[in-house]
Amino acid sequence: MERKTYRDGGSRPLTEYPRPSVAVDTAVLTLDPDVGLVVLEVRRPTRRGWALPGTFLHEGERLADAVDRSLHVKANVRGLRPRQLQVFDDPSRDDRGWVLSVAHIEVVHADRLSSRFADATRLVPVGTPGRLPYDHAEIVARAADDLRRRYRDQPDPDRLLGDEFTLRALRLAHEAVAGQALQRDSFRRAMEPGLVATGVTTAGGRGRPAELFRRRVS
Amino acid sequence: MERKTYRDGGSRPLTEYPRPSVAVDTAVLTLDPDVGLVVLEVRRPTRRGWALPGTFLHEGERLADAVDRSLHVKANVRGLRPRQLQVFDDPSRDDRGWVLSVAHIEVVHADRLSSRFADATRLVPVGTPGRLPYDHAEIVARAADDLRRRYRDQPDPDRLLGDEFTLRALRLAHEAVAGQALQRDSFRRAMEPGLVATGVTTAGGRGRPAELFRRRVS
DNA sequence: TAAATAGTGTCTCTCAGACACTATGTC
DNA sequence: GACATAGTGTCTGAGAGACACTATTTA
Repeated sequence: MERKTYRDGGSRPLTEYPRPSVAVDTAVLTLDPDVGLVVLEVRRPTRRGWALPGTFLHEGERLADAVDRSLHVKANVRGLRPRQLQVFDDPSRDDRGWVLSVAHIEVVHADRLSSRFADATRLVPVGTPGRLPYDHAEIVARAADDLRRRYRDQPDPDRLLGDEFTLRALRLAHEAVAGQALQRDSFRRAMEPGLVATGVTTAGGRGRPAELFRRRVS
Repeated sequence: MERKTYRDGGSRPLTEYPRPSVAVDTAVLTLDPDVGLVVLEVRRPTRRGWALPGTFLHEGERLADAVDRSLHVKANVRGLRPRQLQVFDDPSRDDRGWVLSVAHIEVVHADRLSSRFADATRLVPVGTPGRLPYDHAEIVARAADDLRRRYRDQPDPDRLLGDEFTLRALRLAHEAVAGQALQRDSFRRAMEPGLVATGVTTAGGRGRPAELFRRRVS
């Protein structure tokens, strides 16, 4: 042995420290045009009921990759970019043993979920996520809260909409996130600094055609 | 065996999953009246240089307890309330093996650090933390950033000061956190909704005595 | 009295909120 | 034309920022 002291001042080699299992759990949020902000839930394999998709971390794997993998395996959804929310570390939170869970949030366009397993998944309004195991109800609440903060100042920062959209579509998305109606004119003025007009206008709907905007790259 | 499927849809029992070591690292921030916002660093036991205090998580231990333990053992500091910042999960971040680190931030009154080991610790301005190993420089930057956001609206939410303080002391603390001078009158009016006047005034200093305030419990 | 600091009145500028008007499409 | 929606002018009230004045202490 070269060294005799270790990172915590103790004398045990790294391999002798007991190690927790590490899981990831993800609140995948998207926008249902009719229902509003919804969260993806999957059937629990071992018990009745529904839960957020999650998995154990594999050896040498990044947390974000474990999130991607769990969504692929459990819901047939791919190619997303999760953000960390919080670590849940209550040693007794999982009766199968010592399991830390890193909660994530993932916000996606509804199209991304069109390929999801029809039977094994469901989309539920974030306000009424149903009975969820572990800390999943808290994860959903925190995810919705996190989203509301992010959407207050910027136009659709998590790309619930596509690259181009009308101010009406943008406002409806923000209203779904905020959970309340927003003033049409104030909203426009608040968002305009973060938008770039394309000069193109929509057609076909009722009323005057609206211009399409992009997010400002900043 | 009762069950044959597991949380990730695989068929292995929980004990067969490879597990990472989990560490905590903490940015302890405090206020030096002369220097400003400073961070606590400890001597690295195995190599040259300084690092943030940290330790490996013990079996069944809460993250916050591991933070407390590491500060006690490495710096002789106790009784604090850490907040989680972020998990660092690069599999190659630690050359001793697969180690996840949960970064924490801890903000304390300078008195709490008076008992710290004189030789094995130092307090360094957050803007110039020196050469730090692992992701510690990023942790310090994020901690300072986090603190700035928290201090924008509320009067000293993390109790860098005691229970009672003058508006001058409060403003100097907020200026140290913000890294810039703040307008005296605007600052007072911005903070007053979060304060309760005690009716007691200080004496002994130069100039007109100032009233002492407490934080509003809300 | 001079200097230093505390506390407050007030002006201005900006901006959110609200209302209302004009513009331009479909039915 | 009736209706629906887009886009914008404008009024108002709240609040941040800035300046200046008064108040109260020490040296």
